[in-house]
Amino acid sequence: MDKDSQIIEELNKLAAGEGLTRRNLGQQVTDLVRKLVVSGKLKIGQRLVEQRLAEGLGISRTPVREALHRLAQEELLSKRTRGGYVVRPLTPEEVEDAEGLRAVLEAYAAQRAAQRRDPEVIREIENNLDAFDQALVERDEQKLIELNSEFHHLLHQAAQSKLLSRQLGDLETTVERISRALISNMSAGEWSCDEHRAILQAIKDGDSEQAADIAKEHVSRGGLWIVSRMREENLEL
Amino acid sequence: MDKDSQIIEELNKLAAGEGLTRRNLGQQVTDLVRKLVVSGKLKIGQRLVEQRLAEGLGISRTPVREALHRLAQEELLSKRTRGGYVVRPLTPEEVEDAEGLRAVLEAYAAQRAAQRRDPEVIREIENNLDAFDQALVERDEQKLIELNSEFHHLLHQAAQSKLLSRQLGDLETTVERISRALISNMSAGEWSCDEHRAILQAIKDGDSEQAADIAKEHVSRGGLWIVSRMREENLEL
DNA sequence: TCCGGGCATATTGTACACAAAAACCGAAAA
DNA sequence: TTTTCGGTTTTTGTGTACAATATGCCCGGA
Repeated sequence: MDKDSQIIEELNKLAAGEGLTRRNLGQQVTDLVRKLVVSGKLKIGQRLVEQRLAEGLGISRTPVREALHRLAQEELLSKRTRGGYVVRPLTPEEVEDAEGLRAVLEAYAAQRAAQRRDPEVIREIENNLDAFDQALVERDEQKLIELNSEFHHLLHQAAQSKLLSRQLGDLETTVERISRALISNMSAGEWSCDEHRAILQAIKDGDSEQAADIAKEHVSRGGLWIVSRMREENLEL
Repeated sequence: MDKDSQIIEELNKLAAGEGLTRRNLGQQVTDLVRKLVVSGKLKIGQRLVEQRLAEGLGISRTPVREALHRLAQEELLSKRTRGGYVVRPLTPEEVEDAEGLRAVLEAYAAQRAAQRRDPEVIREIENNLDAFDQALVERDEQKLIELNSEFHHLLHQAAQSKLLSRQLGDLETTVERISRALISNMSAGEWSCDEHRAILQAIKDGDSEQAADIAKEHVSRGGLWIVSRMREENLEL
């Protein structure tokens, strides 16, 4: 198949670039493929077959098999009945589901962060927001995306709950797949860190309820925006 | 080693009992080992080595390897630096963490259930509670445990969120490992389904906030009980 | 022309063998 | 007696071959 060949070429290049070492190949392949899916280089519905990937990467089926299994468990891929895996499509309903749950979890994270009120963390978040303001002035979209992501990561860390971080991380791959595709449509003017600042303020005040409420509202708003965009454009990505 | 031999014997018996079929061995082994860990038949710190398990089950290393990888990802097992896996110990801190998160998620589940107010689901929950009452009269502890678990499952289903069910499921294996060990210490008199009834009532009323509050309180109370018991008994299980 | 059965093929599942890395044990020397 | 070095053993990582299964296609018959 033509399409497959292209993918294999792509993988070959990337494999060379990544410089796979001979240990922990399974993990490396997992990370590589996950990155390709999240970044959109592997498109929805793209078929993945153990043998072909293995050939493309110049390794044997064993580590590839391991990687595909893991990614299927993460629901990034799904098994096709007639062999092979496909990059799993996301419906607006699923994204809505994910964003709803994420709102709850982020609220919990904010609540815990406010209860802890760790000065070190607060300082880091402040730095993040300052950088955000600057990127806003500079209209540096790439940086905005990055800093937005960083803000949420800091919040997760601040909550000091391994399980919470883990579950938010799981949701993140889903959300990121989506937002990568849509967020570039967003005019730079729509960005704002007012809500981020409000969350930080609540954390500083140790007002955990307030922090949770704002965080939940913030994520919900973003989620609604993304879902409505998906529906508008009748998109499955 | 003596201990290992015992385990292998055990596995051999179970394998015979389960009657492993020759397809999907990886999945079957995963489920088998998970069951053994959750039910406590494999004790904390028990070492698991691919080769030995494979021999014990009369299969090759490949499916065993797959299973152990999966279970390690679920954090039921952890890799030892010097080879082999061990059944991961749970500290009171981790259980506290898990229960805190579960409280949040169960609250969200209750909230969504109340928003949906599906009459079919309500009926099923009512049946569950009636059965609970009866088991209470009969002092049937095993049944109480089972029905309690069922109640929560019904609630998860009622929320109609695949992701939520999944994340609650992940937490459940952790929680179940603990509660199995402690819950038998609980005098039958301590059981009650008053809170369950209150949750159901809120769902019937469509009062999602109320449902969430009660559910959260309910789970938190249970979590605190378990954690304090663990600390009292200086237990790692 | 349409339907059914059998064969070819594509793909995963399983077993096994070899290699590499890390830990353990013992011996020898300081 | 202690420490270090080297060999041995244990265990996972990887490659490869074979088996089983499901699917799709082709051919023959109605």
